[in-house]
Amino acid sequence: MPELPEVETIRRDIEPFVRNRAIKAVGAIRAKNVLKGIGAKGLEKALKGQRIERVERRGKFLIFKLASGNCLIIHLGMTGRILKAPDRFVKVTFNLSNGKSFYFSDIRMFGKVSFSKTYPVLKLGPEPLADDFTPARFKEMLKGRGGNLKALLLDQKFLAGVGNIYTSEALYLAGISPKRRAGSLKFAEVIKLHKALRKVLSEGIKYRGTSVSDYQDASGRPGSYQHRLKVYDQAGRPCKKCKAKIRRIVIGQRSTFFCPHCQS
DNA sequence: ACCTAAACCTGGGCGC
DNA sequence: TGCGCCCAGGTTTAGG
Repeated sequence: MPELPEVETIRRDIEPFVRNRAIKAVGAIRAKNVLKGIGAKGLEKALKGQRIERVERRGKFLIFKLASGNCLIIHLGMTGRILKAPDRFVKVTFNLSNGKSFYFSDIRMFGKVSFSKTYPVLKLGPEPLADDFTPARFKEMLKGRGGNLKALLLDQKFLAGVGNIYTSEALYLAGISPKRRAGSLKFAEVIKLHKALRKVLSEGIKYRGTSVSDYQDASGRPGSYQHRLKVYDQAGRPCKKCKAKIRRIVIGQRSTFFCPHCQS
């Protein structure tokens, strides 16, 4: 479910709720698949009494930085949520020193909760919205890559945080076919794609994420970017620019949407 | 490097 | 109502 804009929305929601609160207790319900490298008891022991200093995001990861330097790391997988009030899919409960709690909820249990004594070293590509992700750098990254462009954009080691919705949207905005070889882009196309990626991700954040099925913010509310999608989940609908039918194909086992007329 | 398929899971929607 | 199938914002692993 959640890509960079959804995770960032959640980060912004939850940080003021947890900042400078200590974790008083941790509860787990059928959370075995979700707790990575640590049991429920171990997690509670590791976190108990620790004050949350800030919440950061790196790619699709949330990093709860504790005053001790330890970190609570959460990846939301496909259906993970961070909530200020529980729903029926809660897997881990975090009780705070002010009497409030926040919750990790996950229907499909592809999400992961883990603990690290130090700030985690995540094997991720650049942050697409950071200043150091420049068109020149993007060009270098793409150079010599013979594989499929869309599949590469989804590779978190290549670029962090971009997922299946925003990839299709960015390629549409840039007028580039998802079927292209990554290394075949002309510099003008690299610039267009760079700009498009930043635009769709920024707008995704602005509209608080895309809720096509399970995504909710920390208050349990949907985002609104689903109303602004141009191609994702729009198969058969007319292209906004040329009226051609939006097509769905599969690339790397993932649904891919594009306009066969506007994208080449 | 690059590609494919399968696996990890649950739930919702749809056709019959 | 119910069953069976297909689909899903992600990632990893195995094998070619």
